[in-house]
Amino acid sequence: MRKSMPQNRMTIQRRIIIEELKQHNSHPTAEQLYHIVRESLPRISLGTIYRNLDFLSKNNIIRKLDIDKEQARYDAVIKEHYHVRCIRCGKIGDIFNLPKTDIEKEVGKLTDFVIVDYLPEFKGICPECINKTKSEELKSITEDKKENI
Amino acid sequence: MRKSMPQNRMTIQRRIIIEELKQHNSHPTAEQLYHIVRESLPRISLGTIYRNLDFLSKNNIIRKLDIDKEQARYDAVIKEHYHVRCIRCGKIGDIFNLPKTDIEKEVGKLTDFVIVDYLPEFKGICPECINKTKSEELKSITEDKKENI
DNA sequence: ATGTTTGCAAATCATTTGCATAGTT
DNA sequence: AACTATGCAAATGATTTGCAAACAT
Repeated sequence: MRKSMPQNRMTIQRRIIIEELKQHNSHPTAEQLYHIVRESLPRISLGTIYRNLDFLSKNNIIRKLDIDKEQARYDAVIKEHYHVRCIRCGKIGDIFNLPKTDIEKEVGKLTDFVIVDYLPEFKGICPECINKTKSEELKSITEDKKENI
Repeated sequence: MRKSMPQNRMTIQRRIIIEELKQHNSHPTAEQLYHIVRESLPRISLGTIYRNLDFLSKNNIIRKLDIDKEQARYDAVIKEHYHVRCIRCGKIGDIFNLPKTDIEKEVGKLTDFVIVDYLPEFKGICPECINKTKSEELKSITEDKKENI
């Protein structure tokens, strides 16, 4: 059963946070969203941003992304999709429609854990950073990973 | 070309940190390793632990794992493998010999990023926690993920 | 009226860093 | 001797929390 919209209070702060997050598909950090929201609500505090982002992700209204080790990022798109992080500038891109595989079943055979979730993440170079990169350099980057055992 | 053992100094601290990490395949945090190492080197500081773990992972002698959002974990096993994190107790298990796929190529078609790395992580329930769990409950857990759109 | 949420400031917690001293090569 | 690493303590930075006042239902 799907969780329903929570019975909790829709404050102006909460409403604007949701609206701005829907407007900004760039997977902003709490701090970035704080600056965005302050343009309409100059007195909002960072604590309120954090409390609401936490509340909203726990209620499946938004998604919290752990793709960046330093700062959490937030995404208003709930539909299943995955993310690429640019190794140059940190920008996060979306990956929709990843083909289904039986990887969880496969992994279940390789461990004594019961697998309940699969979280693929990708690293890459975004279009803007590709343009700044010399082509030979780019070639060596994509081959780097074969270096490890 | 493989990076060679760095030219830097092999202090007692660094040697013991490597030894203890090899001894403890449990993917310890810096803090846990600090307590372990303190049994042979009571005056070692946490800063030294961090500095060495950082140095060693940058030189490909150990691996730093980002699987736990709160604290980094470290692994002396360099050979390619992946990890499952127990959603109950946090324990981290290893997954060796994951079948190769062309997922990076597939993902490349779904985004305008150039993909350079694929980092699959898994969540699961470890054997000890499975034993503590009623079987109907376990069944519902493995079906939970189908709930989302 | 009642329980939630807010703004603010202080607290927390993992990790990093500055510095003088000690250790390695 | 020359340079790198250590111990210690203080700094950092993201996130969390306590509290009294403001707000939503």
